[in-house]
Amino acid sequence: MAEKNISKHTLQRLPYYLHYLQALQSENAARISAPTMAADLHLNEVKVRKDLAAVSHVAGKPKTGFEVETLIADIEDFLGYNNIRDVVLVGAGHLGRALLSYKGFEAIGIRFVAAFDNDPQLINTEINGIPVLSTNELSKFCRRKKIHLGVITVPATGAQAVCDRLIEGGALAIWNFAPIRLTVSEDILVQNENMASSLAVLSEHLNNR
Amino acid sequence: MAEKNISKHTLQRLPYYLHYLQALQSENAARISAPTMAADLHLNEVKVRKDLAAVSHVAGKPKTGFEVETLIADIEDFLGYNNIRDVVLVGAGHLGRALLSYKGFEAIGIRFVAAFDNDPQLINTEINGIPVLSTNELSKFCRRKKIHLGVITVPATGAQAVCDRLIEGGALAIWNFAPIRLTVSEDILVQNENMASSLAVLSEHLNNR
DNA sequence: TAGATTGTTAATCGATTAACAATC
DNA sequence: TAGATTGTTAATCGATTAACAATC
Repeated sequence: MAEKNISKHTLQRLPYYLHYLQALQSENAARISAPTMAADLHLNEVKVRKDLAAVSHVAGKPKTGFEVETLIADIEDFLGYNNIRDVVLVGAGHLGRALLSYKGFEAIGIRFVAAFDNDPQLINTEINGIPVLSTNELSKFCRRKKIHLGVITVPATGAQAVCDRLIEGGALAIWNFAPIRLTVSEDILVQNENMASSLAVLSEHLNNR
Repeated sequence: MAEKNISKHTLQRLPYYLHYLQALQSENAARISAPTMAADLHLNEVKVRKDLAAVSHVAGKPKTGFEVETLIADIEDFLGYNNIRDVVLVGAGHLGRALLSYKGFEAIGIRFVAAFDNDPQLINTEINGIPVLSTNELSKFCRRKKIHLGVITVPATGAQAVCDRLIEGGALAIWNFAPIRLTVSEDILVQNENMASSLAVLSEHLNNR
């Protein structure tokens, strides 16, 4: 449990390892070596070994590598896929609704327990079985339900206010889809998800061809 | 035009700068200095200066900084927001439909000209005015319309096949929302967008509190 | 035993940040 | 002129990759 510090990059690779291992398992492979995994995923072999060492509670065996099943269990445990976390989403627009409707979140350990919006037309409706409440109730709701993670899918102009209310309600981490950098205190983690940022990398590549 | 190599991190920050500058402009600010910008965006001041130097075609003036309007124009130019790029999307599920319905893409220089899916129920319908075609026609369509960027929103199992068809059709860059690492040749850029990866960073933070 | 694979220490690489002279 | 800000060179930091002894 008391793992050492794990780099952000390693964390982001873990879901790809997991997916790969699950595919292996469905083909009934029992063991896997880091070099094979590295080749299949187009990653450096030492990188894979270090990543695995960081999350695996058993050492690999020279010559044969790691047990697939154990590795899967360790990664899922590490990522918290086994104890579902309750989260709220603020902003029931196109993107917000898409996230609420996405079936894959339970598999990665999160469940939306409520959505929040300002639009009176939406308040007290449901999206995919999830109740939409007034943003006025956001802090209170989070505090009462002990919500620690909030997803922000409102336009940029409203994002900071929403963020402040989430934190006021006890949130410790924010998943921010608004194209703006939020101001938060040291101990709060903001993970930004910005379409324009990703696209920037793609566009530059295309412009250089 | 023949800019020097720009780091991926710099590229990803550019949209945040742009958004910030546009907000400034709407408040009628004429000039801005790197230190002020850095403070407002919670970034290191040298980082901001280097980023601006990389995209600005005019040097900043000591004491007064940069002209807001010029900076906006330079960043928009650099990111290609002024000449719209035609793209296709494959996989008209929840996420795919959300992206097709999102109004903000034209502002960041891309336009969906067609979506592709295997579901006969969807083929030949429209989503937000965008025609949905059969995946069988993907390569042909891309080649005919000279599409260089494809967005993949199909499940993991189908993603590699879709990727291959896009490249066969002439795509040079792939925006991949499937939770799998795609195999492509050296000259193709894949930008991965993986919910589980982002969430991993958030979960680990929450587990350590 | 021989050899593939492990875990770890050392070298490299790229990005960030600190230090500082040049300039308006 | 004095001082804020610029652009750039050097130092630091963290992540990646190379090298290698240990092990089954």
